[in-house]
Amino acid sequence: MLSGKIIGRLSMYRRVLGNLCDSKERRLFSHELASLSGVSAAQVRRDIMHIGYSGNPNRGYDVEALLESIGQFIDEPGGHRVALVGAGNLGRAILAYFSGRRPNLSIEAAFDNDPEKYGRVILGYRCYSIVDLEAVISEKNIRSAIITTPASVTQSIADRLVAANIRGLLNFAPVALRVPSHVYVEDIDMTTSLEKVAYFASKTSYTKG
Amino acid sequence: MLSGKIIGRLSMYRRVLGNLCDSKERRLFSHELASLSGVSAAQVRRDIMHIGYSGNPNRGYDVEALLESIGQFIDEPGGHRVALVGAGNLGRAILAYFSGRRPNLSIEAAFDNDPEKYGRVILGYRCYSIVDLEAVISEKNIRSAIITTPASVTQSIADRLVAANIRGLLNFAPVALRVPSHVYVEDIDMTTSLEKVAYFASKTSYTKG
DNA sequence: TAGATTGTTAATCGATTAACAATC
DNA sequence: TAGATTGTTAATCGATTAACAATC
Repeated sequence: MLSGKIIGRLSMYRRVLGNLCDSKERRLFSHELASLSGVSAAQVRRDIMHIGYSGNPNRGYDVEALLESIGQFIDEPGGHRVALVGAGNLGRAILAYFSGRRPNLSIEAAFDNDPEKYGRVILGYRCYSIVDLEAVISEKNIRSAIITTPASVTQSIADRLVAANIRGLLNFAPVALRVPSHVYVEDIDMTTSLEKVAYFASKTSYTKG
Repeated sequence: MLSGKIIGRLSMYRRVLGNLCDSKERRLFSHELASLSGVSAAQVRRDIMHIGYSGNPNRGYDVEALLESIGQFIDEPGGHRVALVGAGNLGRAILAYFSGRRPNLSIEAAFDNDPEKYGRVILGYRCYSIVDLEAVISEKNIRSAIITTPASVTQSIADRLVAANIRGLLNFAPVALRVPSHVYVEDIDMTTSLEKVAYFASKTSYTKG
């Protein structure tokens, strides 16, 4: 069974390898990639084995070829088109963040229900009325969506996205979405993450006195 | 051993319970909380048992009392003070996002190295020069930090934060931070999350033809 | 060759699920 | 009581770590 964790690690390896490639590194060992990725060396070797690439004992892995293999394993041929729903503070920060970050992932449209926002171009991305969600997604052949709407409307937005044939959701709203099993949901819950940090930060300071 | 996962689930339960409390619900069953949280009912029961609260067969859990128990388990008495390092697009969105969201977590300072940003009040939060990082953290007794700096400077910022006695980091930069074991790090890697969504979205569409 | 690394299996670990007696 | 739920243990599952033969 294919786990989301390996995709996450491969994504991280690719970023590390991309930096190495830029600085003209040609080869590296599993323990080097492990150290730069915060993963164990054995895990790195297993992951690389998994995508069908082979290294060379005593010479390690070819940076460029490994990068290529990871791309072939992860990337959708022809690129993957994404929509952003909710062009508030967080949504706009995400638009800025993803600008040109992954060539294979392109944000094709933003949506909002605020007339002040739709009908304009925000940070280089066209913003549409939420009314046109289904039409634009279909027309532009968008397959995934980033949701940054208020919690109260998130489930209904997700329902509409699923009906519009979206297959993956990146959900920033603090809501447990109900979607059919063929739709993949990844949650980013910033409040929960910060609460975890605060919890463990206070515990370690307690144990230290 | 205490896992981060249970804290994440407790945080989610608390949010769900808070909404129920607002709408005057007094009691609920494990399977109800489970359904609203996207967790199994047995998991909910185990977690609640873990924090030392007891329900009542056939009457379930008291919403308000459970909320109180979770707070006692998670929250640091006196509140937990947090800094934000990097007041760019993402940092400012986070400031806006956390405004008043968790009463027990307060952002006490923002930092940036851009003279256009520091020395001002941004979205209600005082922004300081990165030069004053150590002094302000010590003075305000800040224990955790949110990092939204560019990847290239993130490790050196983390080193300074650790030296300034920070015990927890919420890291948005795509970098595997090296910190001492007494410092807790939670990573939010939006690029990796979106790549996972895109990967599984394209796979499910493949299997459907 | 000698030595460090890769590919791959076995052992361990932890978390989740399943199950059920105790309870109101 | 009858029936649904809670508290709690046993069984399962999967992921990670440890280990080592094969390899250059």
